[in-house]
Amino acid sequence: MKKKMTRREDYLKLIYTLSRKGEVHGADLADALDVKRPTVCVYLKRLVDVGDIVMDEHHCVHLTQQGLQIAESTLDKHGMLLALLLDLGVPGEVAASDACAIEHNISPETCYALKQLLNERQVSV
Amino acid sequence: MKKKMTRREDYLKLIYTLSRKGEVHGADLADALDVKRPTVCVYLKRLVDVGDIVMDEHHCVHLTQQGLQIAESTLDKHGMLLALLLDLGVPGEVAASDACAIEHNISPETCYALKQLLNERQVSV
DNA sequence: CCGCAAAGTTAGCTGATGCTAACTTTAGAT
DNA sequence: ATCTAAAGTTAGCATCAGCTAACTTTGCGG
Repeated sequence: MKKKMTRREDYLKLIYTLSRKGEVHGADLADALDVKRPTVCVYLKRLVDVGDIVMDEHHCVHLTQQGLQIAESTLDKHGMLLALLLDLGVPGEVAASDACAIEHNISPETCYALKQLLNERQVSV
Repeated sequence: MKKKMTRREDYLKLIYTLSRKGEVHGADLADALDVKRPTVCVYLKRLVDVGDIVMDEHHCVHLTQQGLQIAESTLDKHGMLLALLLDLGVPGEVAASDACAIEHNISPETCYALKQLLNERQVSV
């Protein structure tokens, strides 16, 4: 009966990215994810509960080791998919959105196979 | 404010497939989708509402033109993805489940690009 | 014809993710 | 130091897709 948390990777990926540019607040996440502040607020509590993030005394969001690991692996998949789709000629905007849609649902096997493919194409082209 | 209906393509695809083998009843769908009969019953009503299916006097499910079109295009995407993943060396079970997960979320552009890729590989290998 | 099992349905619940309205808290400008 | 606007939070609601329990309907064997 584990919970779904389908947006988990989206939040963590975004927190990771925004962290590189400065402090991360709920309002930033709401903007970027195109949801309202209360939605973010509630979701962040769940991320704290599952141990993906911690909130500091100024309400800034920080990834834990666990959250960081998930964020990096998601970004890794995303980058691979994006590169592959772009290489196949899919337009940038569409490729980015498709990469996002696909990245949460692929098995390690498929991920590996696609990486192999990308490598082949990058040397061969 | 359009509704999500995230399982729509799954139902239609399955109804299409089962139709080739005989009459399609709710209980068959429940078995195949691994959900309970009440879940199917409620969902079928929505599919009737949106015009994807009709129910005959014996509770048999039939695709409308619209439902048929969606089912065929989903199966088409599924077949393409499955063939590609298998060709890339992803094990059968995993490839099938990944194809299912991906097929609902890819743009026509990506779909086209992947078809091209599959064609290339099928002649080249 | 009748009864019973299988199938269909209804009601009412859960959990995930979203919303708005209406707070409280915080931090920056004056 | 204060006041105000932005940010955070809480409460209450909606929708989707699932569940169980408890019906009703159906259709088939005898």
